[in-house]
Amino acid sequence: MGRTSEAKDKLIESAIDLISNRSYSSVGVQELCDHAGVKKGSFYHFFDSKKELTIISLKAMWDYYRDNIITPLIESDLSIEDKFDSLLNKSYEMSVNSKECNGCLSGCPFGNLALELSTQEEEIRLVIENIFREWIECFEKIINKSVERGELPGSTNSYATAQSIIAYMEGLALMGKTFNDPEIVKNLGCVVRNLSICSCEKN
Amino acid sequence: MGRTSEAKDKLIESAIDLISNRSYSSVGVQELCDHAGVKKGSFYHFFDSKKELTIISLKAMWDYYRDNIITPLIESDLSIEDKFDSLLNKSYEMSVNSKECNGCLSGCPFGNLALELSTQEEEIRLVIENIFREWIECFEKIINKSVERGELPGSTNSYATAQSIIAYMEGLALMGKTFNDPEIVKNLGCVVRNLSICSCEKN
DNA sequence: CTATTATTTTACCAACTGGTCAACTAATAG
DNA sequence: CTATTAGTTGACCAGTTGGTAAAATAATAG
Repeated sequence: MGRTSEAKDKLIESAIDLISNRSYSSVGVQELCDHAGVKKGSFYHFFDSKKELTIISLKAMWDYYRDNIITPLIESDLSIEDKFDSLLNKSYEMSVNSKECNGCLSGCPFGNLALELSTQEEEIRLVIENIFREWIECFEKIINKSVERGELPGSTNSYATAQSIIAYMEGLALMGKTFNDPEIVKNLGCVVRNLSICSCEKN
Repeated sequence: MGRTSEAKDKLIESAIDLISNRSYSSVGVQELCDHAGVKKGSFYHFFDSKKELTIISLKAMWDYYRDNIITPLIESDLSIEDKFDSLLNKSYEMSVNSKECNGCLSGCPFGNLALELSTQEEEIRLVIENIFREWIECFEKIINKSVERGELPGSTNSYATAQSIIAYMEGLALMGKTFNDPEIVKNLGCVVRNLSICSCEKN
């Protein structure tokens, strides 16, 4: 049934590479194609639009992050502090790496596109909203497990706490990127402990 | 000495209006001019580039926010909780207003541009970095005052605490914008109290 | 009333934007 | 060997981008 191709995957990889490190509107279809070694006609053979490729890339990034970073942590037996420490440390490592490779912190690809496009591209906003929802649910599981274990009080509002922690992590990524300094991610990370320990109670 | 003009101020206002609610790259020089009722030639008579206008607009926004929202609070006699509550409430009100007027939350203009441009426009990144620095210093003053009053322990690391609170506020703005829901800003705001109470100690 | 200075206007530019299309080529199924 | 299907190619499009340059027009200082 016709010939096969790697163009689609290469374009997704290129989108992840380029858009994560810059922005949606600064990366053109042409550059995406050049980076992937593909002609523009092929681009539009596989994707309806730049927006569609971006949405597919966002989902691919989230799937990777969830399956390789978050899920293993949920299933581990670490204390809740150690779990979030591990997550924060991953953020720090990625910041250091980003600075080494590109000279600057690229930050969180979901947060980046959320702020760039939420007021203009409703479809993309919705995709990111759903990613954040799933992310919150993952953290909720971690927190609930911790409540069951007696590490956190039964009065803990696990959804709000999860949401707060993600908000704070996004804030950290933003500050790190703005100051172009991975150490901010590290130094301010310790505060997450307070968020999970004394944060939101049910009402 | 030649004639006078309102074009410059109108362009700055337009930039604040349009770029805050959308993004840097989605607002063109032409649209800026149309919105201000000014011809493109006039734009380049007053500004070297779109980037320069953006930087001037960012500084104007910060000056306004500092002088009208933050400074009065520093000088007030409210408790530290009430001060940050007041600030968070302002964020909430602005979110509600933004949603009513534009159908969506525009978020924090500094955070928005920081994430959109930090990896590409070093000059703009630096301007925003400096705004955040000043912002942190303002919060530091609030926290120091609170330490002097005995509300917070002497071991409080006021710089790191200030930085954490701003990071969290930026995270809130990001989540609110992504979910397009002002209530997130309200509901998650209470957590700031924990950041200022039990957060970073000196080391 | 004139010279000077500040502002406005118009027409223009090359480069680039996302996207289209029809012809072409390669692989596979029958 | 042929038909069919899948993927590739390059030329093309209208609209827009940030930015330029020179002529025209006000306003004011002397």
